[in-house]
Amino acid sequence: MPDTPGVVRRQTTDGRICLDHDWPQDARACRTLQRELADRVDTRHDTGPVATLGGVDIGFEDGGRTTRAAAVVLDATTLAVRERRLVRVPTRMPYIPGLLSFREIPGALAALEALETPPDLILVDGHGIAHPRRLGVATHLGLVTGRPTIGVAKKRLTGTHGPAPERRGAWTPLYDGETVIGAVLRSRERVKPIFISPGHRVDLDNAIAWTLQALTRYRLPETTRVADRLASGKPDF
DNA sequence: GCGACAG
DNA sequence: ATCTTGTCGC
Repeated sequence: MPDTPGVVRRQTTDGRICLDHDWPQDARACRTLQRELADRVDTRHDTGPVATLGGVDIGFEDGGRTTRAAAVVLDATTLAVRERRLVRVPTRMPYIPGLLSFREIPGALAALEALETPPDLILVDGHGIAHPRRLGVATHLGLVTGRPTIGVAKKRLTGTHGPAPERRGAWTPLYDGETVIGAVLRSRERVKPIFISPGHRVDLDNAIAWTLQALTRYRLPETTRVADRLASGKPDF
């Protein structure tokens, strides 16, 4: 959304206009901006028809100076890969716990815009609202693009929870006090659970449902697995 | 002051 | 995230 704080329009060499960012460089200001943005998060479930699922993941090279961003599109029903895109942009921010989105969104935005067709729902590598200020990278990216997003993280950032169920597909709530901010999901038996949380325009139940839909025999959903291999430059196709 | 801390 | 050897198991 062009009117979201921190988001600005940029013109490419061929005259096209696309979204760019202009975040504060100071951590203090970034946290203030996060609290501001958190009020704009759409907590309702408002995805349109979902025919395609997107995956976004970021990797680094040159000791972190260059950011590699991958965006992929899979068929929501068959999980067949429809499109894959990889872009490189200079890294502008270091990793600071709680401020991950400011480091990764620039690349994610560039990769998404390189796609021919934007996905209907995006699964992001990282948390959604399961964040100290409710603004994880998935939520932030959803706000910036205006698209529905889900956070799929491999580790907990904040919140408390009971023991994760053993059964595949079962989950236990992730709490911030009395509020449920996500789910600790057993995506595969005998393997560490993953953390699912609403990003933007998706509620927790649907976030879990779509994650399960994108899950096969592995710990992580296919969307993030495909994006992962692309971003980390592994042997793929 | 002491731990915790997505990717 | 990245670096980085061997090892356990299907």
